[in-house]
Amino acid sequence: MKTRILPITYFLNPNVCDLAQDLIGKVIVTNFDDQLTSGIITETEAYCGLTDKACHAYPNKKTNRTEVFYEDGGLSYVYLCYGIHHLFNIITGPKDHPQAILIRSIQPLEGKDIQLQRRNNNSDIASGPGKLTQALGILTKHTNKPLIQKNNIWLEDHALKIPFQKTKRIGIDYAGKDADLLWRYVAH
DNA sequence: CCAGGGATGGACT
DNA sequence: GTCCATCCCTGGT
Repeated sequence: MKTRILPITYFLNPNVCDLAQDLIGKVIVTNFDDQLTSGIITETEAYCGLTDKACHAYPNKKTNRTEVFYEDGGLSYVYLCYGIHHLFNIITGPKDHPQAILIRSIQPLEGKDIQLQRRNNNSDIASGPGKLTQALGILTKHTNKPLIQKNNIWLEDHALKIPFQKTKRIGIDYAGKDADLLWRYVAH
């Protein structure tokens, strides 16, 4: 099987919804302290800062937290949700296009034993945005970093084709009609 | 400094 | 599917 590391330029695609769909079946890899773990991406959500009330950078809002949205795509954006859960996003699009893709679940691939251990032996390893970051060892300190091997988090294309469906995004009822956008992509 | 809030997860029906 | 405890971070003061 042919495997390639996704280059940073992959994330410059200005269409965040297209990119979020293309990421289904791609592989996210982390390597912290020689502990290699990876998983096949099975669920993503797209967020657009210009038009989308659910996005942290809406409406084109610039604060310390959202600064990274205005950089070139290919950076990590990790934030703490409910004071507990570290959620992993990829900033996408060219500079000054505030867009991001939330990775919501993975199917563990490499280092499954390590992932299980990080999840305190909970067998439900990575079916949720907070669970997969725990399984992969991703913390808020890993935010604002280019997604390359040197920084211990990167993405690969394993030439997998996985069918998916489009649904409403989760947990954003406050976003009004934007909560109805079909910007969540879930592998069958 | 501090009030407000949240891109969850687990328990439950 | 619904309910709600959770607790750190954010950003405005």
